[in-house]
Amino acid sequence: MSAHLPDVEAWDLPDTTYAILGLLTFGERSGYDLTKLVNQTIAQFFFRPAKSQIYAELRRLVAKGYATEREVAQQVRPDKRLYAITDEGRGALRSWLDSSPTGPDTIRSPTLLKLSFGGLMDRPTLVSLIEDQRRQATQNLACYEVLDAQLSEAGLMFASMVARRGIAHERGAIAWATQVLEAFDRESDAT
Amino acid sequence: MSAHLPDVEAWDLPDTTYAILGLLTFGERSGYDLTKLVNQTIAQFFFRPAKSQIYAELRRLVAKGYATEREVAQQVRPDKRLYAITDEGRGALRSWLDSSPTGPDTIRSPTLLKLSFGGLMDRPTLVSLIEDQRRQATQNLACYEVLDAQLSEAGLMFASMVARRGIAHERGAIAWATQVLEAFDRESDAT
DNA sequence: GTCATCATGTAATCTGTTACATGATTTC
DNA sequence: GAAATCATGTAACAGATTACATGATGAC
Repeated sequence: MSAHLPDVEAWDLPDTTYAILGLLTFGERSGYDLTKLVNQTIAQFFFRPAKSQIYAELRRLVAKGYATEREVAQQVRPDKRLYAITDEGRGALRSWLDSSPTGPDTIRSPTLLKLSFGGLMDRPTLVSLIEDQRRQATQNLACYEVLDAQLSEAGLMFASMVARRGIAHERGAIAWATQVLEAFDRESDAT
Repeated sequence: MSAHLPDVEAWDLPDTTYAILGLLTFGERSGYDLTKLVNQTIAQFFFRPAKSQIYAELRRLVAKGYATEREVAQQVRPDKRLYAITDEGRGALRSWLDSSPTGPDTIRSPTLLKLSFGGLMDRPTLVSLIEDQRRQATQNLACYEVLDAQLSEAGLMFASMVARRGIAHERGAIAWATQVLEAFDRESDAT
C-alpha cells in the first residue's frame, strides 16, 4: 500500500551536501566556482570542505535528482560541468532547513587538547601555547569585524549574523586566554 | 650518508593519536578503559573519538613503538589487551606538546550553516532554530559550571581551565543568540 | 624564461562513524 | 525471564584531506 507516496526518505544526508545545495540556489555553478565560493563566503569560517569533496557532493546531488549537470566545452579553459539545482533539490533543501532538531555544534581545539596535558609541559611552553591562542583569536576577531561591517552595509543580514557569531567566539577565546594567563601569573608569584 | 641518524620523522600524527598517548601517561589501560576515560574526562566536550578509532590508534601506537601491548587472559570477562606508554612514546608526546604552531580551532555548526540560508526559511522556523541553539547552550553552560566547580575543588587545574573555555564558549553562544533574536523582534516590529 | 595563479578536475589515502558480535551480570 | 549494562573488541562504510594532473596566462 501507499506505493504512490513520494518517497519520504533521506533528508538525512550530511550537512556538507546541503551546504553545496544551498550554494546552488544562487545559480548554476561549476565545481570550481563553488570551491571559490565556499572559500570566500563566511562559510569559510565554520565550514570549509575540500574541493574534491565538493565534486563528490555534486555527483551525489545529481544522483539524487537534486541537481542537473551539463557539460560546457571551452576552448581556452578546460571544459567544465555546470550544476543547477532542481525543484526536487529545492524541496530537499527546504525540508532540511525546516527539520529539527539541528545537530549540536562541535569544536576541535588542538590547544585545549594540549592544555589537558598541561601537567607534562613546562611553564614557558604552556604560556606561549595560550598566548598563541590569544594572538590568533585577536587576528580572527579583526577579520570578523571588518567582514561584519561589509556584510551589514551590503544588507546581507544572515551572513552578518554568522559573522557576529564569529565575533562572539573570538571574544570568548580572548577573555578566556587572558584569564588563564593571569592564573599562571598568580601561580608564579605565589612561588 | 647520515644513515645512523635517528629518523627525524613523524610527530605529524593526527591529534587523536596524541590524545590517546596522553591518556596512557596515567597508566596501563585497555581499549575499553580508554573509551570510558575519554567519555568521562573533559576531553569529552571538545573531542570524542569513537571507540573503534581508539582501538585503531592503539594499534598504531604499538606499530610506532610508542606503546607496548600485552594480552591478559580473564575467566569471567573477555580477554583483554593492556597498553602501556614507552619512553619513545613519552618523547613523542612531549615533542608534540612542545611543538608549535598548534593547529587552529575548528567549529562545525549546523545551526550557523542553516542560518546562512536563512533567506530561504520562514520566520518562525528561523526563530526556533536560534532558540534551540540558545537552549542548548544554556544547558551546556550549566554542565560546564558544575564540572568546573568539581575540577577546581579536586585541584585539577588544567581540566578546570578547559572547562572554563567551555563556559566562555557557551556564554558567547547565549549572548549571540539573544542578540539575533532581538534583531528578529525589531524587524517584526518594523513591519 | 621561471614561477605563481587561474581553471578544471581525479585518485589515493586516511580519519572517523555506525553497525555487528558475544557472553556474563545485574535490574525490574 | 526480558531488558539493560558491563566488558571486550572487529568489520564495513562514509566522510574528508592530500596529493596528483594538465595546460594557459600573467607577473617579475
